[in-house]
Amino acid sequence: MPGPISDERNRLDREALLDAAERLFYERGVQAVGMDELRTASGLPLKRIYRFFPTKEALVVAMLRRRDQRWRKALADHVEQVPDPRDRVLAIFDWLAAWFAEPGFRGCAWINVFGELGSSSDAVLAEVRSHKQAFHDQIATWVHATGLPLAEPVRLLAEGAIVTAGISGDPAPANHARKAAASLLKHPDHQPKSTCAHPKSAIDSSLAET
Amino acid sequence: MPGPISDERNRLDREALLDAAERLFYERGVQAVGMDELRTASGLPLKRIYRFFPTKEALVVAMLRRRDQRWRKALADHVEQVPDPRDRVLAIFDWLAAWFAEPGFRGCAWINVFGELGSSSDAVLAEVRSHKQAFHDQIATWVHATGLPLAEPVRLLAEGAIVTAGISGDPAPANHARKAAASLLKHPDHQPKSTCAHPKSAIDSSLAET
DNA sequence: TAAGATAGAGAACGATCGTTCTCGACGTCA
DNA sequence: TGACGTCGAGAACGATCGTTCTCTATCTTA
Repeated sequence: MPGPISDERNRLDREALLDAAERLFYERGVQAVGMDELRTASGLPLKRIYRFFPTKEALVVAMLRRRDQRWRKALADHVEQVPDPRDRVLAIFDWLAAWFAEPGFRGCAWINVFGELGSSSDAVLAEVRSHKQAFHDQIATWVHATGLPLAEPVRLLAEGAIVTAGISGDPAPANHARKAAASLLKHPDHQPKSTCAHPKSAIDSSLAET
Repeated sequence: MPGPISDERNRLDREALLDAAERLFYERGVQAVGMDELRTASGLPLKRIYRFFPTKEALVVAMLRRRDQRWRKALADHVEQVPDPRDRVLAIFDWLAAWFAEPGFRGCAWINVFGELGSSSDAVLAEVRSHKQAFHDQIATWVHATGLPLAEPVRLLAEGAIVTAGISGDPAPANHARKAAASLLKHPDHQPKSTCAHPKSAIDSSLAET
């Protein structure tokens, strides 16, 4: 059935290619998966793969960008259905706990690809930084709604939990991070009204960020 | 000057090889550095390299193991000269800040190598897990000296700071993590004697670990 | 001094990589 | 109907990888 390929089929095939790339690259690493294996997994001829993406590097960047959109949307959908601002921040760690427990979980795709290509591909490095910045901004938005200057601690606890769970294969860091975040959110220095007066009851400026 | 090579020279050459491997692998990644480049950098013939280590994988593992010893000793030397238990925990983050500011800093060597080889080399994966476990145990020892159940939060803040500083290239996460750790250590729930009585002044068991 | 062993330098090997090219098959349109 | 264009399948290409082998030169030892 030669002849021009419809836009609709191009769209579907491109998605299927990105699906295969995302799965294989995450499971085994970028450099461990060759273009031939990607051809087999996607069912697309090499010629069409190279029409979609001129190089493997471009395919990696596109895969990361699409995963970023899906990943952060799934996180936001879970977190933003929680009404209370402080519980909303804690919901980040509930979502992480569910992610860590998924079969095949192998840590953060962006951290992993940074280890592989961060020093040899500027385009991949930029995509990793872009994702981490967007993740940070998302967290900062939710944390600022609590009125507490805890965006950086929450971000670092989340990153630490992701990397530790990924390497150890144990989802427990999500709960540890959640409890630490809860403790920070309940810190009396951050409570609007304390049941008794402390010598320094004002907002502790030692936690101010930037 | 053929003839048998002295044990002393074998020792020195082996160290020089590991030096070159550690530097190149950290700078550019394991898979991006070939054995030929290692030969050039170390000045050793390929034959002797393969006498020291039968495969590249064995060389990577040996490099990681030696780096683990050096890295954790440098951390311990800095931290354990601080007498006060709480300040000692905070000194972890001071050491991290100095590390992040070093020229050529590119994140955690073990996290990076996990992204590259974690799914394809069991030996490397075991070495990465061993290092992370040892790092955790070291932190737990120092934190337990404070009497506070904060080993997991401190570990996650440290890991989060390392990975965030590595990707962003900005050493600031060390200070953010330090302030968060200081806040947890000063949490009134953890103070032996408070200046006033809280409804729940007992040690907050919600922070208990494991 | 002659024989044997081991060193170093680098060529060679087989495999695999990302990428491009060949080629027969089948649509579209004058 | 016949020339043209685009398709899929996979061979081919040049580079590079980890690893092994060849060959010569020098040391040690009887």
